[in-house]
Amino acid sequence: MIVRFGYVAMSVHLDNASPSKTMTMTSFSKLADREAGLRRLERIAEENLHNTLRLLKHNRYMGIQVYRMTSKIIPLVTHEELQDWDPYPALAKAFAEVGAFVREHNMRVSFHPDHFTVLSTPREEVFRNSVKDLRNHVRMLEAMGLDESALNNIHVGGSYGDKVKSGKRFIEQFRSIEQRITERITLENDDKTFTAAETLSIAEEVGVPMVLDIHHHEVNPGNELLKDLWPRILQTWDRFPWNVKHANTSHKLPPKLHVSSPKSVTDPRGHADLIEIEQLLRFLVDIASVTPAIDVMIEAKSKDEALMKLMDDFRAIEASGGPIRVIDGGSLEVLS
DNA sequence: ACCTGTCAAGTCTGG
DNA sequence: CCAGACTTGACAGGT
Repeated sequence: MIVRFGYVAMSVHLDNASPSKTMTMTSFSKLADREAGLRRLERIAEENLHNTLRLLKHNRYMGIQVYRMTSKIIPLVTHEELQDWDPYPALAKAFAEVGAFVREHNMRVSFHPDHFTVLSTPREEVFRNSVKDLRNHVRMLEAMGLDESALNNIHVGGSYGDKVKSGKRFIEQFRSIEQRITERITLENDDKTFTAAETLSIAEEVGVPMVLDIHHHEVNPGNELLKDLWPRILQTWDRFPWNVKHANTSHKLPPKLHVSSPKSVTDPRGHADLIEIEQLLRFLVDIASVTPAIDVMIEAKSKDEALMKLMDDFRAIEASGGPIRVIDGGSLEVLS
């Protein structure tokens, strides 16, 4: 099984490379010249795209092929008061440049819209805004020229006192959204409400791939065992008809795993600086024989530093005769 | 240079 | 019905 690792949004190794610089609505409103303000927002977005590209180049240098981009690339883009503003023409070149680099180096990039995107909501306005936010994420991926293997990962949402009813509402509302958006969605189990089994059933029902978060599963496990769910989770990725280049061979889009470690005993849901390797290693070894390839998103406070430390730990396991063969700075093979 | 409150957005709990 | 917690990087405004 080939495993590629990725991290989220920013690097602790690159200085002045924030891909999520912003401007608050409060300060935008204070500007006398609205048009000049919009140009300034576009400049910030351009800078964020430039830093995204810098991060991708850093990743390439490190051997890291998987990366989650920040949702905050274009400040205020979905804000109610700026709906007459279309920043995309001005950003076309910057977006295209990022996308070209991703394609050229066979990278896998994704977005994870914030927790304000909730498709299970009973509030019509919240649902509308959620679709608007998703549409913007799709538009960014399209502006990058990335095909439908570049995905937006979301959670099912709140339970509103009746989880079964909310799950049904998610499915119903999901089906009312245009295909251009839904074909780019993946669903992830969360740490409070929808367990892996519940998320999986909904993902199967609407036909989207499921992203498994093993830390969320640990703090919100439900009754199912992961090893029982895994074959079904794997199947949700079967619908991808296209191939992606992957470690010099061609595969379907590999399934995705999210990994983080509990911050502390008192805050088990919080994310620690680094990754404890034990649980992850056990899981990878468990699934290796039935899983040709998987991409693992590291969600640790120390970002790419946590990824590198984890690779060091894998090298130590390889050196002591464990079933690991490290390929480069961001990928390895689990022998089965 | 550093500190503190605030930010576009949602949900849940407790009062 | 409303305030605060949750959680996060970065702005904004202060010292």
